[in-house]
Parts: sequence; structure tokens; C-alpha cells
Amino acid sequence: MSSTRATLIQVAERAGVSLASTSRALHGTGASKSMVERVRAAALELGYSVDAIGRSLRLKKTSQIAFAVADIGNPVYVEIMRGIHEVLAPHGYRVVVMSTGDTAASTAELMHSLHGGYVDGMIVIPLRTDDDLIAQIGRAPVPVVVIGRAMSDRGISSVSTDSAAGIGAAVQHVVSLGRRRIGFLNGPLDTTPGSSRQRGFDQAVSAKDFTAEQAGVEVAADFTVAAGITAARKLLDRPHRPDAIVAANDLLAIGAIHAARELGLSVPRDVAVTGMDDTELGQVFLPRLTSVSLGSAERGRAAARLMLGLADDADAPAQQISVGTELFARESTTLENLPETTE
Amino acid sequence: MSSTRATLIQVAERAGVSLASTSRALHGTGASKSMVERVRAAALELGYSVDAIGRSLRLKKTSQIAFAVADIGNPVYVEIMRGIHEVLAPHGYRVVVMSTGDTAASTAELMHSLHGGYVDGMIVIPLRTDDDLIAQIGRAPVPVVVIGRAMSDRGISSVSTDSAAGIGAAVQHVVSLGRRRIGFLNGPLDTTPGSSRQRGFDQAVSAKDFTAEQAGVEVAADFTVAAGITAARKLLDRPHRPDAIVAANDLLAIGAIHAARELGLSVPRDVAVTGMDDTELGQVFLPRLTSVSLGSAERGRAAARLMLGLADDADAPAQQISVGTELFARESTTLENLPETTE
DNA sequence: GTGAAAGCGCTAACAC
DNA sequence: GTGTTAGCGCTTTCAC
Repeated sequence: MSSTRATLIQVAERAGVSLASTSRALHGTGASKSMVERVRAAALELGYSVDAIGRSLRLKKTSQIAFAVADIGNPVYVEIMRGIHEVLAPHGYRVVVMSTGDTAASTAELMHSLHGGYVDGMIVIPLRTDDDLIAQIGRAPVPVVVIGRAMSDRGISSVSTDSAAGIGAAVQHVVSLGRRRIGFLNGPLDTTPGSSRQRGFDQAVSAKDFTAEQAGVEVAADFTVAAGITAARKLLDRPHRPDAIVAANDLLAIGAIHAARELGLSVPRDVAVTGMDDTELGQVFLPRLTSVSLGSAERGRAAARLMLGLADDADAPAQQISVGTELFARESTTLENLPETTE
Repeated sequence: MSSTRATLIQVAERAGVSLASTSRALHGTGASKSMVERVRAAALELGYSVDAIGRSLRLKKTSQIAFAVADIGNPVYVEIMRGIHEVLAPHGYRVVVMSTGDTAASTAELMHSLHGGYVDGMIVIPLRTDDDLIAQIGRAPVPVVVIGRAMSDRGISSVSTDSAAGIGAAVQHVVSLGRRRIGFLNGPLDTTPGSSRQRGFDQAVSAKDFTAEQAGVEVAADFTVAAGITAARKLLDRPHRPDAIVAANDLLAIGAIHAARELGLSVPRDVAVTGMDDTELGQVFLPRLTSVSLGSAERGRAAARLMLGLADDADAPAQQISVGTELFARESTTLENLPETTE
């Protein structure tokens, strides 16, 4: 462990050839067959591996991409990261995980750290955005891809999804199941997901073909199970109790199910609950959670592909990819497949 | 974005002083007050940030630590990562996430990549270990801390926990609750967690004060919910069905609950189920999962602290930290707090 | 096809 | 306290 690693120069000396030839031979660029053999042998003897830092300094390329989210604890981020990994790893990129914090200012600060030059680009999911952050992203010294909100009009490559429409689909789903009083459990309105999902709900309940009743909106303190429980209690405590709760993400939906259970309500019998993100967590939860997929892994892959494009040509015009949504109906809204058990 | 970043030389020229003084002034090491002022001003005007790569090359220090696990999808790894972050970030380290793959060979290969020199150390949780991997770790060019199994006798710093005792605690817990037929749902026996937990179960059921009955062991294909469901079905299909299932981790325990439900069994009434790792997932699951905590976040923090020590002195003797276990009794084994609901 | 040499951005001797 | 210079490990002109 304390043995020093061999350098190119040592390999060159060992092989009895020049430094330049050694580099070329190891790269396979314009070196004779015998040269390649000699150098390879020397490198092998010395256990040589190219030094990533020296290489980076020379090439001005680190082969690292940062992935920044507010909180890696949210399973949806983990799934997005898997998608990113999947695309980036085969291209030799490593992924550095960073935390944005949950304000636009702390995210902007993180963008600023990109000036350190330790990554070739950043894929970021800002929870909150403001003009300063957008400006900061525009000025970033490396390519940045934003996941969450369309920003190509601001010159920023981004991957978005129509979560508003997704909420609409969830509303429509529970209404089609015969639910009449639809409550909405959202996260903070000043966040990117919170605002768009609110818009989605407002549009859904004011559509002409919406035949049910808007039965209240509660805004949780953040997008977590704990906050969801607290907010859902209020939603369910109303005199005119909802018989369906559309939640802004899976974590809040699970909170809603907890709250319902505390009140002795059965899900989905008394209250149907839908989530969003279609995380693995929701899929294995009991009751299995009906959820609107926003294509997490696919968003990660799409962002990674945009990044690869930008890595090729940083001045390419900003692109935008939109990933479709899909509702997966499961036990938290439908009684089918719910085995008879008395607890 | 395409504007080139300012270098130290440019700052030096702008300030009209030497390169060395500029570096010193920015570092605050032995520079006059007026010098510091001039240089700071110049740096600010040019929007200078120190280049991480140049600095790394010179200092032979990347300020990056790799964290390698088989699958970031497992919530327990995410919690460990949070612990690592928490300790390392204040010291200016970034965390690079890597995947070990699930074999000892693929993990050894990853160790080999450390020769690239892009990180100052690695914290790794090998799923499977063999002599070659251990040798590889011993030969690694940077400090390595292993989480999962005591290895200080092999000269490797490690963070371990007594998961065997943890399984014992789980067995004892369900027995004390009056369960008579205890089944064990394990993951692959050739993995580090699988083997130690098997040992824990074997010891527990052969202890003289074990008054219940060993009601079968099933080994799932891996430590996932899906594999847990499949294996738990077999466990519950036996003529002499267990009235308690001790699972090797939370994911398997959740699989067991799914399997029980499929068979129309109530948890915990008909079958009590315990997990291990005490993940957030288990805590929010319904029924809330009884689980043995192996101090995930603390293991991450401990590993990070060991790493900081090794970063200071790579030749310090290998240390070993053991983190305690603690059983959290919740609804999957106890009927208390289980609201009356008829589903 | 091969070698010599420059230089990426930085810090730390070393002189003064 | 300040300046000059070497050199970390690498790739790539540029000559030959």
C-alpha cells in the first residue's frame, strides 16, 4: 500500500525507449509492433497504470461527472442515479455524488464549486430554483444538465417530464374508480415538483369533464413520509373527508396510508391513495402503491446522454428531452388482488 | 460556460506579483497583509478558483474517497453513505460512488482500478470475499477500509458489527413473545452477511436456553424483496409452518410479509417477522418492521473516521471498530399499536 | 516510427 | 516577506 506507483518515465527507462514512444505504445497510436511489445512488457513488469491526475491535467478532462440532489435518501434519486451510471460508466466516467441542500442558494453555491474543475460536467436536480441559480448554471464552467424542469429556453439542457399531466392521470384514475371526493397531498409549493404538481391538480379539478369534488389540499413540509403523515392527518380530519388522496410522490402517499390507518380507515376501501415516481419502495409497500411513473431510470439515462453530447461539444445548442408518464394501478386504489385477511 | 477559467499565473500578473506570492497569499501562509489584499482583489476580479487537478498533481492528493457497494439500490447502503458523507464532507472530501458487482473477482478488479490514482482511499463493502480479494486489498495503492467483516488480523482496517448476535437477539425476541416454531430466511451463504447470519441462527437455535423449535431455513437467491418472496413461500409451505420468521435483512423480511399475505396469513398474528438493518424502508413499512439495527449510519461514520486516520498516516496499524446492534420491536412482531382494521 | 521538449496548474523548496 | 524555479505525470506537437 505504501509502495509508490510506477510512472511512465520508469516504464520508458525499463523498456529502453523514449517517454513519448512509451505513451504512444500504450495508447496504440502510431507505434511499431515491436515497440508496443517491449513497452507492454515493461509496463506489466512494473505494474504500471496510467495516473488519472497527470492525464487529467494534460487532457483537461477528468472523466468524472457530478450528480447533485437534495437528498440521496429519496429512493427516486437512487433510481435516477442508476440510470445515469448505466449510460456513463461504459464511457469511462465516474460519478461523484453531491448534495445540493434544499435551497436555491445552496444549489447555486454548489454550482460555484464547479470552478474547482474536478468534474467534466454536472447533472443536477434542483429542488428549488430562482433566477440567480439559473444564471449561475448558465455561467457554469462545465456543461450542466438539469433534471426536473424544462430549461432549454434559458439555454440549459434539461430532462423534464409532465408531472402535471401525471397528477391529472392520477385524479382521473381514482374518479374512474368511482371516487367522489378527491384530496391532494402536495409537498412545498415553492419547489419545482411542488409547483408543477399543484398546477396539475388545479387543472384536473377544474376540467369540464371532472365530475367529482375537490376535497381539499394539504401541503406537507417536505417530500417525506413523516411530513406526509402530518399533512395527511389534516386532510383526513376534515368534515367532508376525501375518499381518495392523490399524493405528489410515493413518500407522501405512504405517509397518507399511515395517517389513514391511524384513523382506522382502510386503504383503498375507505380512502384510495396514489403516489408518484413509481419507486421500488412503493412497489413493495403493502398495499402495493398505485403510482404515476415519471420514468426515473429513463430520466437518468436521458440526462446522461445529453451530458455525453455536451462532453463532445460544450457549445452545442441546449437540448431538451421529455420523458413520458405512466400510471401503474395497484392495490392502494383497486381492491383486485387484495387477499382477504383480517388483521 | 465556454469562457476559460483564470489560472494562478493570470492572477499573479494582474496583481503584479510573483506566482509564489500569489499562491501564498491565497493560502494565507506567510504573506504580508498588503500582499494578501492585492492578490485577493486580483483573484476576485478574475473570478479565480484554484484548479483541483493541478493542485492534486502537485499535492498527490485528490480529496476524493471512493465508496463501493454491490448495489446502491439497497437502502442500507444509502444510509451508510450518508454517514460517510457526514464525516468526510467537512474535511473537504468528495465521495465517488462505485459498484463492486456481486462477486469477489469483480470487487478485486475494482480494487485494481485504484491504481489509477483518482481517489485517496476507498471504503468498500464486499458482498463476497476470497483470499485473492483480501490480498488485493492489502496491495492497494491507497488506504482501504472494509465495512462488513473484521479484517484487522489481515492488516486491513475494518468496521464490523456482530450480526450473528443480532440474529440471536431476533430469535430470542420472537421466542420471548411466545413463538414456538422459528424459521430463518437467509440470503446466499457464500456472502459475508449470509454466512455470519447463518452462524448466528445456528448458534441461537442450539443454545441450551433455546426452548422453541427450529422450523426450517431457506436461502434466498439474493438479498432482495423478490428473492425473499420466493424463498419465504417455501418456508411457509412446510407442513410444520413457522409462526415466526427471522430474516437476514429488511428486504427479505418484507418479502416474507408479502409471501405470508399471499397465503392469507396475518403478520404478526399468524407469523411474526423480523428484519435486520433497521432501514427507513422497514420503519415506514406496514406493518412497521421489527428489525435489528446494525448501526448503518454509525458504521459509515466509523469507516469515514478510520479513513481520515489513514489519510493522515497510511502506515498506521490497521484498526478495527465494532458497532453494536440493537433490536427495535415494532408491529411485525408485536400486536401493540396495531390499530383494528378489517381489510 | 521514434525522440526531444514543452507545458497543463499548482505548491514548495530554495535563495535573497 | 518576496521572487525564482523545479517538478508532480502525462500527452502531443515538432523535428528527424
